[in-house]
Amino acid sequence: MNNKKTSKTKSTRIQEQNRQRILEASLTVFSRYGFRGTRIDQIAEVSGMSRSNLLYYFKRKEDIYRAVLNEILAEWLEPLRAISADGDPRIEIGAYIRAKCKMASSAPEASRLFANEILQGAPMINDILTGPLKTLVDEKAKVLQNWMDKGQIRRMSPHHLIFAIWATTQHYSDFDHQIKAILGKSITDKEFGSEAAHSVEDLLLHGMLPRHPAPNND
Amino acid sequence: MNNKKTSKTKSTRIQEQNRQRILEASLTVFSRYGFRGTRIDQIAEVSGMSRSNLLYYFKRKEDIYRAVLNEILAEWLEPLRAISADGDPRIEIGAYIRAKCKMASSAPEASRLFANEILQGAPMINDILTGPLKTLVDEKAKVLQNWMDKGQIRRMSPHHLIFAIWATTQHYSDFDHQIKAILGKSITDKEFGSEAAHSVEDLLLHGMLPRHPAPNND
DNA sequence: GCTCATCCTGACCATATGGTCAAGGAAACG
DNA sequence: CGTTTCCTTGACCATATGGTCAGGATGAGC
Repeated sequence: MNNKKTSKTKSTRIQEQNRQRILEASLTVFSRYGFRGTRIDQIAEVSGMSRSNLLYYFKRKEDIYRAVLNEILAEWLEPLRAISADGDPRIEIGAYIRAKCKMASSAPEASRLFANEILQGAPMINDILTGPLKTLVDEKAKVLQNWMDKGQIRRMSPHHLIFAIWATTQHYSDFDHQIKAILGKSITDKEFGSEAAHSVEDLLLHGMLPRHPAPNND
Repeated sequence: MNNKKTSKTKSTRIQEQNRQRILEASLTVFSRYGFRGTRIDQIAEVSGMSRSNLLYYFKRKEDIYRAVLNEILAEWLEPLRAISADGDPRIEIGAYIRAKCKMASSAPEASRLFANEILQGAPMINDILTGPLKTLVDEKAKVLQNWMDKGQIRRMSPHHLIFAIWATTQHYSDFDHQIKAILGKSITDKEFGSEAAHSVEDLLLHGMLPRHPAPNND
């Protein structure tokens, strides 16, 4: 009675496992073809599951899409959130860049899914972009601004600086195919991953640090 | 008899005009939803043309896609091609960045179409990526390398430098929607366009120029 | 081994979608 | 005006696709 469907607390092992399998397959397919370009059959095939069974776990294609999107959104923003106003900008921003590069390397599909969603006009997550994301970005922009005011990093538009970091790091996952065509190396390749990370960090940090070392101690 | 269909030399005004109308509409739709996510009906609607008529001009969806893709590819690479080994790196690279920003601002859909194609694994243009594009990029990488050897710009991976330029500039068109959500401004907005261009150029040039002005004359 | 809830399947359906075709209309051209 | 070519359309078709459903299989608790 009371355990009929009070809530989804009782998830069978099978349920847990199959949902996960579906979400993983979905990430692969959605990240490549976007929401509209993805066919349920593909997800079923990749997840090694009959389509009927897949639809037993997620009633609608959109449900799968939202589930996988939500799953990655939180962790996607975590590194930015971690930037501390009290830290040294070199350290903080360096760590942020490295974290983003690592994500691009270890979870390129998540990045691509996000890119696809934005390209399509962010129909599912527009409220998140204009809400929590904007809030977070504005907040961190203030942190950057503060560092600029103190002369610790060069004066520039903090928002554009954040965009530049996003752009350069995510480029390696989103355009992995292009880079593979040109260099024959993929961001998922461990060595190339750290090479890219180093390169991006070097270029951006050098670009944002003052020519004359910041007039503070350290 | 002999003019039956010797070649497509004789394109009627109507033909010319309608093909153009279709290509424009296609760019809009394909850039948003990618090849698979795009429905012919959408293109027909956007181009204000019946679907049957549209299919009179392009027999297959893929034909439209390839046509519009080819149309943008050449001009997309032109700015990179224009980088001259004989020029001053500051001038050359600065001009390149500005050109890319201008394209992001004036033709964001082209950029997004390209992004979509890459995301989907570049099924239609892989040969171009591994062929002409790779050749061009490698060539320009050598130019950059040369500037580095002469101490005119900092020593770093030339390929990664090119990627960084691509990433930062195209980010404004590809992620226009996200930026709009955060800043309320679009790259298509004239003022914001030049603001972004200035910001990118400043950050990247500063990042790649040596701290101590190049030890050459000029 | 029995029972019940969960899990899985194949058949089925409505609609969407890419694409064809024959025939009516509009231009071009004499 | 007549005719020939080009342009446009709506009807039509095969298949793809998202989604439903009843019933069988399987596993968990007894």
